[in-house]
Amino acid sequence: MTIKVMLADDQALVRGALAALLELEQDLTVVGEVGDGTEVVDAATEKRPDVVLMDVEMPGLDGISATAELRKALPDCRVLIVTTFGRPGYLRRGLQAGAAGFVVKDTPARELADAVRRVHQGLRVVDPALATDSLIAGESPLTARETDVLRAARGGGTVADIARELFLSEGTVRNHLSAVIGKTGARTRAEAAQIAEANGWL
Amino acid sequence: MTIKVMLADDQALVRGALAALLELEQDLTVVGEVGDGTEVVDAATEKRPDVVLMDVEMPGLDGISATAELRKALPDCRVLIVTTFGRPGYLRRGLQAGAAGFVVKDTPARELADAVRRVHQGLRVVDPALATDSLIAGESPLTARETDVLRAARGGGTVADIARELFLSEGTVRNHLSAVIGKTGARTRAEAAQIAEANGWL
DNA sequence: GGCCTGGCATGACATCGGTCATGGGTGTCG
DNA sequence: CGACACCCATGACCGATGTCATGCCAGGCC
Repeated sequence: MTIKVMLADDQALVRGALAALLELEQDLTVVGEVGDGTEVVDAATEKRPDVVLMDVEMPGLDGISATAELRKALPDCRVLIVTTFGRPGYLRRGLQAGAAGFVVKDTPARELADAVRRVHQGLRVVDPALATDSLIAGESPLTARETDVLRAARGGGTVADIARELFLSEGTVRNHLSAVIGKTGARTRAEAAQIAEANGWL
Repeated sequence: MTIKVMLADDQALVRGALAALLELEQDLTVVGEVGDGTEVVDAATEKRPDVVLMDVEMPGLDGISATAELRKALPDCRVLIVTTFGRPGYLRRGLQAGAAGFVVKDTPARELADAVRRVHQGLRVVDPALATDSLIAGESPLTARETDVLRAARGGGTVADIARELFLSEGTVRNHLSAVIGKTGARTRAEAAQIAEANGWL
């Protein structure tokens, strides 16, 4: 009984390469590929994969939101998140969204097929080093609004730009940014944005 | 006559997957893999590949510098740069460093083997869309020192931090940043850093 | 109902940041 | 040599930014 796998990754070359890698295993077969988060649910509904390999960084819908959507539409379809960045927040949010496993792209290639099999069996697969990081880093200390403001601040615009973008007063934006800087332990908004990004809080 | 290929990419999973993809072709064989730019020359000297697939973003030595080193040590060994980001500056600097081809990771997987073959035949392989971008963007307008300062500014530190890091006076740092902001058409240093990064000037 | 948290706002203050003028030192090129 | 480009620095100006105090309102919780 072969396991049907679908790939969701925005880089076509990586997608094709992963397909080649998995097709080497007799018990695995790749039944579909998508390069956009919005296409995941449709393609999975049509192709009926047992496991979806999901990248986090994707155009359209990000992999975590796509995971949540997919779990709602097809609860029997398991998700293994395979991503470039081992951000603690990604792991946490991914699992909360219903992912069964979480693997970073610098794990050895030979372990991927095993991870797919484990996930298919209903087991959880999580990089141990990342799991401890996630425990240490904890959840995001930022409120929803603070996250919005910081996300908007990433672009490098001025306070006025951010205020216009979010329909807030400049003073409010400054207050939120001040709170964010305090919570992250940073000394400028840019530093705060970097810290938050490294932790997967954005 | 099979073409011997070596892979240089920091993500083990991608490396393994690309290997699987290329091994599907009868005329290609993967003779080595490295995950660090500093290992490229040593590994190539030992394995004698015909073509090296080189990622730009790597720990140790970046792919462009590694390309230059490799061309110096083994002039017969051709380099095909395969990277995530199609930054115009990467293309330009890669070709100047002696790369024979430049492919981004969202090109279709089936085209990779052909690109390797072309490069092996001594032809140049360049993504056409990227080539025009590179022409439009032109070379980096930043002086060496301005580039240093902007690179240091990326971290989000204050002017004082940057000045300390580069052993400059604060006023000088501000002047350089002001020049950078002017040249990039940005309105803050953060914006300037983003623009420069998107163009591969850092 | 009280109590707390979070979003939003205002105003005031000190500091930081970006701009400009100016000058001295280097090296290169015609 | 003179012209030019780049690096480094100083000082002054003003707008932007980060901090703080204070207030109002909505929603959740005991």
